[in-house]
Amino acid sequence: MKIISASRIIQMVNKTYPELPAPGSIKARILVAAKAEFAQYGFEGARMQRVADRAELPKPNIHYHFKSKQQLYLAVLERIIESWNLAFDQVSQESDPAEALEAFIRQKLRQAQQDPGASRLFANEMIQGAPNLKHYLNTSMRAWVQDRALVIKQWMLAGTIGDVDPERLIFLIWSATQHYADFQVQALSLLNRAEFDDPVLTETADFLVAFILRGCGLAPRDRPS
Amino acid sequence: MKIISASRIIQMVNKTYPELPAPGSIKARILVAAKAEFAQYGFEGARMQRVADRAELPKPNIHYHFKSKQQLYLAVLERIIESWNLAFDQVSQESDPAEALEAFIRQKLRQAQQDPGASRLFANEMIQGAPNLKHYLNTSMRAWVQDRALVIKQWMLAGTIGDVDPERLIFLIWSATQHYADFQVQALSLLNRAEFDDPVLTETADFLVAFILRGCGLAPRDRPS
DNA sequence: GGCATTGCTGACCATACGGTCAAATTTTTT
DNA sequence: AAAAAATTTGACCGTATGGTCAGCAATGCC
Repeated sequence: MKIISASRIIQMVNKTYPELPAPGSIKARILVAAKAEFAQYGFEGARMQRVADRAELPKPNIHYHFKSKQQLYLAVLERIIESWNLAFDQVSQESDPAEALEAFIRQKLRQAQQDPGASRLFANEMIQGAPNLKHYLNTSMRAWVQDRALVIKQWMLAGTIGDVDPERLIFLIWSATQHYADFQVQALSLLNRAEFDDPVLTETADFLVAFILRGCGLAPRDRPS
Repeated sequence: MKIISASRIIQMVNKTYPELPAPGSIKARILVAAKAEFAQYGFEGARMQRVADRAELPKPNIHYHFKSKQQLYLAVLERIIESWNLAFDQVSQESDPAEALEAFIRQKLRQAQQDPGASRLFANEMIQGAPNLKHYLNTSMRAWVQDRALVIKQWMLAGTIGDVDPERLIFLIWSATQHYADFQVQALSLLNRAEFDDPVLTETADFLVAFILRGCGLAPRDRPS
């Protein structure tokens, strides 16, 4: 019998798939520009004129596709939430903890490198007290975390992982990885690196995987060929 | 012979002590209000009128004490930087690694609880690309990190700590602790707690200390009486 | 072609923004 | 007590903000 996890069900029920505009379309260009603008300045600090400039469009064109700043912001936010924790979604009791955690860490870090704007926008929303995501936090996201925490607890009971607070382990992985998106200037400056390129990504991922697995009482896993 | 660390010297040379206004004075009230406003909305999103409202003062009064929004922002920022990493400042080769790291983690977390605004304001500045702190990052902060990293490397050579990238260890401690200030709504919601009170602080600190010490290859230290 | 629907944009609007200033008030100095 | 200095504030200014709208251009469809 196929077991559908609580988080899967909630996802299926809740998700009102925002239809993706064709990449390269005007709408897509606006969303890209808006993500960058909102990520850098937050909702209040963002300027519709700057969004227009980034998208190289006249300002009223933005308002033709999105009727207000608020609606544009929500459209961007919605698309970010979807892909947030993908690599930890399908993990179950039967998964290998070390493998699952490693995949999760590496995916989050790759996201931080490839789309730091998404992480920064989310960070801005949280810093402001999540005015647009309070409901999401208290419903689907909480369910997701409790569901994932349950899997980790099952690992603990099975003895395949050490004794750690599952929720706080998830927070630590989030913060440690998103740090390289949100605080990129700081990290690069202090590491004396020019950009967040693949070498930096690999070094960081290797460090985080080794460190966090050790923190979970797991020896860095051998890679069988 | 008393050894003065490089970071101490840099501190002594660099610090142009911003004279603290008497607590309760108008200037202090404005700074408190401004910190909250800038922390929540970032520089561009902050409104001078809201700063005035928070401080319960007419707006021109703000401009009498700080001639521009920019100068007010810098005044707030300056005061935050000072107390940033206090608990790890005095650590040396001779310090006990577990003790030093634990103290550092607990101090950062206490700061996150008692003054989340400071952390959020700093986060906003970094997310925006550190327009006002680029120089600081590339000089005194980099020197501080390299200096602290050196101590950690000496611990590694002495075998009193496992093999970890020192800079990235510092980043992980920063991010894992500041997370509870910057993402407070999220953490509280997902932990199903109403506020960041002392029980939450203690549980979190205990988790982080145990986890990070294990990550460093250190058994959770015994507390000799 | 004809014509309707969709997409685009220059010009504009009311309001809110950071900042100023002169006059009034309080505090300090002599 | 008088003069000087520092502080406070209501009224105001030029500009930038989010948003609108009438009209123009492109596209789709018969």
